[in-house]
Amino acid sequence: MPKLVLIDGSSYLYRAFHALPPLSNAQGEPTGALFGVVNMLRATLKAAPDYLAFVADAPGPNFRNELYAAYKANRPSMPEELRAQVEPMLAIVEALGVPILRIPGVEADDVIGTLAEQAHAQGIEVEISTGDKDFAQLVRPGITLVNTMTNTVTDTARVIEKFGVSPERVVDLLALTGDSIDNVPGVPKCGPKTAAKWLAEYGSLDGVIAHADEIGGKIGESLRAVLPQLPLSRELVTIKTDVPLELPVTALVRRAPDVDALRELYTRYAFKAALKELEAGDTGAAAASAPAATAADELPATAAAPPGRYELVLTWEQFDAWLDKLRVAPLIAFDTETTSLDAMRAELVGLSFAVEAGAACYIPVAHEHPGAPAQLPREAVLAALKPVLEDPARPKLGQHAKYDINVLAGYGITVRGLVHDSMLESYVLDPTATRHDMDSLAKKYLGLSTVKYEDVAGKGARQIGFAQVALEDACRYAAEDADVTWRLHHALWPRLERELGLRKVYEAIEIPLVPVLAGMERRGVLIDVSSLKRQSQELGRRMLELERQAHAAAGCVFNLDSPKQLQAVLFDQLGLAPRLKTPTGQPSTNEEALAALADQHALPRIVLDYRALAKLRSTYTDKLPAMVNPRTGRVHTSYHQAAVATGRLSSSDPNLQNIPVRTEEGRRIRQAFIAPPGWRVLAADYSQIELRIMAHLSGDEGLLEAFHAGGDIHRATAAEVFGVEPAQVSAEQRRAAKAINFGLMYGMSAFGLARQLGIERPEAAQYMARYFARYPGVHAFMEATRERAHRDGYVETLFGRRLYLENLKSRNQALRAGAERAAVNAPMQGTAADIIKRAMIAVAAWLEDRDDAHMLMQVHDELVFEVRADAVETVRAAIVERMCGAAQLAVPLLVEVGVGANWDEAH
DNA sequence: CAAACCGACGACGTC
DNA sequence: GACGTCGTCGGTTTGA
Repeated sequence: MPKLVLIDGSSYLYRAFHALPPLSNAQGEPTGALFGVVNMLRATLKAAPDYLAFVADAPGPNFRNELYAAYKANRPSMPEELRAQVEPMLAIVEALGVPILRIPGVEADDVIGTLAEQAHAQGIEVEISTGDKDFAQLVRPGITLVNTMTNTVTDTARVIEKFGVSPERVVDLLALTGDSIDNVPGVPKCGPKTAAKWLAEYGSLDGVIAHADEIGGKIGESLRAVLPQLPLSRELVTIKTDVPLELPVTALVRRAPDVDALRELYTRYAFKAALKELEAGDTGAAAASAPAATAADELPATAAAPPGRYELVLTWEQFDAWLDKLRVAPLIAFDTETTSLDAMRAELVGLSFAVEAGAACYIPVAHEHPGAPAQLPREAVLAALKPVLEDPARPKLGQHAKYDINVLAGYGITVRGLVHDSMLESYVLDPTATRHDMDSLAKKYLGLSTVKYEDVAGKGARQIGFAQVALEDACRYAAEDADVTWRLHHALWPRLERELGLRKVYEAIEIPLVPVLAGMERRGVLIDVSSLKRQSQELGRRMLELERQAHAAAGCVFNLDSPKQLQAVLFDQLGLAPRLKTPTGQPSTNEEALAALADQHALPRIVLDYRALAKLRSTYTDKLPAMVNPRTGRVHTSYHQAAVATGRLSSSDPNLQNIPVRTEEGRRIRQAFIAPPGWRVLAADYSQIELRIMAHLSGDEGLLEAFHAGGDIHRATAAEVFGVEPAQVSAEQRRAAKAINFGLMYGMSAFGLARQLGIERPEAAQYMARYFARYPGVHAFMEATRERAHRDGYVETLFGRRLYLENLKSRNQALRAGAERAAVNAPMQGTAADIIKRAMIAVAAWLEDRDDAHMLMQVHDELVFEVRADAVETVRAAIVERMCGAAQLAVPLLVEVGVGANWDEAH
């Protein structure tokens, strides 16, 4: 049966653009999308279809825009780097001899739809090469979709599986769900599941419309509200199959390629593999059995390698061969597989290694599913690997290696010589990227789709532990992890290496910090469990009483924990006037809103009191005791090194960085963070570090002088701003000055300041104006930072960490203003983060061979230690010296140290 | 068909 | 401004 392949050009261009790293050629022209499309084409041509066409959108509006003015109005215009690749792409397609179709007035989709219909009618098998799910409506026996990027084929069965409806009903489903990207309106709150359910019940969209009044609930109302526009939505999503075309399908045959033109284009864009193929006389017209090229084919030389020479190591012979490789390898990628995501509770199930792209092994040591073959024993394997893992002269590489280091530490192995971590490479390259996990990075930088944990272990309640995963599956997954880590490093490192500032941040701060954080996590902190349990009971009693009062004040019983019920009681039942709205337009019941209502009714105050206690109990006094590790008797937090865009750490399970401090009840929780008998808690925090950094970065004389003089900085600021002697500053003036200083650090606006101080906005603006008049250097610095951000798209910390800013060019005023505030704030917060990280590294080095003090926690500008009572003075001096010496600024770094029986007392 | 799970939301703790 | 965590709520998925 003859075959027609229809290539959806725009779909591939967009998908390749987003899936591949932003590659460029020697001239700096962007080539990433081009590269993806070329590889796809080469793969397609190798199959030598009888007929084929490359279909792209023609410039100008099409009939859908006439039908509906807002069509695709939400779609961002094509990024410049992508636009620049359109013409070269068409040139290459042309040179390959592939027929190109661009028909004005309709979309590429409609051309494809029409050709598919015509070919199908002539008994030609049709394959639509696309990544766009909307084409599912065309599928039937003889018409299938192929996505060469994910290597998936969609036939009728797959459509039903994926959408829950047959292909003929796909347009009905799309009309119901709508498409926010193309701005096709649908039924609000109606997703694919609901739409499929309705269609199953009423047969079709017309059936659903006819029975709209039978559908209950909120969603029924939504449906009825949009009923009139549903037929239009269906028309918008329906791909046309009757576009007038001049050429018959049978005219769509490939011409002879223009080899000279191809050579020039491939050379210009540095497509080496394609060029090689061309010179070998293989222009893609060869046998259909040739293997398809993958997108990873030609990425940075070292990242490219055929997938999957993964060895499952079950014998000592195999193990010894790998051990020999590890001993001579210039770089070892390693990864561990365990029974738990919590490194402190995890048991080692296997290890994987890679020493070159594509060649990796998995050494299972504790799989125990039925029928699992004998494996090398864990203890013996670890004993053999220990010298390599602990040797600082053997360079190692991981992805989120802190986890693996902690797991191995549980078996008495101290990993040394960690020189690279692909997660941190990604983080330093772009800390604003939301994800730095391996799967995302593999997709982004390698164009690879990795085996997911869920693929081998299942998901949800039926998920099994890794020890129960069959060895072949485990090997596929685990060895790939090491392999991908290796490839990622080789894709990322060249980018990092040439940016000197970033490279220094990475090598001198982030990488050395890994073992320090690992040590703090493993050490954990001692908690007074019985005290917290008593507090829970006490809080519970008081909450019960407040709950009783609240119900009495409301005149009815309701759930105090439910903002929704509270809102109904306050604004519907009691008739109070709502003051603020939540982002979704509901009347807000947040602290500010309730405080404003407190003089009108007793209930708001009671709720506020209740909430303060409920937060403490649910988040802290109940949870912390449950997080004590039974083996160590201590609480082990996790620090996230690649989570915050400014370079700060975050912490979770538990989050130690938001333990209460402001209220008396809150401080009682800090009192439960204790030291063992004979030990003390020592807390050292940087005083006003961000303002000091502002003074340094801006060079503002007034601010520098204030810090050199010492004393109360807020009082000094108030004296300047209000033009009085420091001694004459009123409490109110100091409060205002403090709010301005605070606002400066968090990039607050006049609006935010007014809200903070409870004053009118013009007055707040006036305060800020006076502040800037007194500290002109600060103002100039902020202006200059904003300008740089606009010019470069990023700002930098003192140590060269680069922080990219989204939204700076946004047409949305609020978003843009937010980005500008972030631009000013980021260098301060980021520099502070750099400084404390440097301090941690220095302190940890000093503590390394001591057994009388341990670093336990980091809370942004504070470090917490436990110190043996007899060593307190020595340790205090050493810590202060290293913290103060972590940076040389134009103002001194001041560190305040407290010592006590618990964390609260240490302040 | 109820229980378990999931994601969005509103709220709030810290720096 | 950032972050992580809590409980609720409406929805979907799962499994007895």
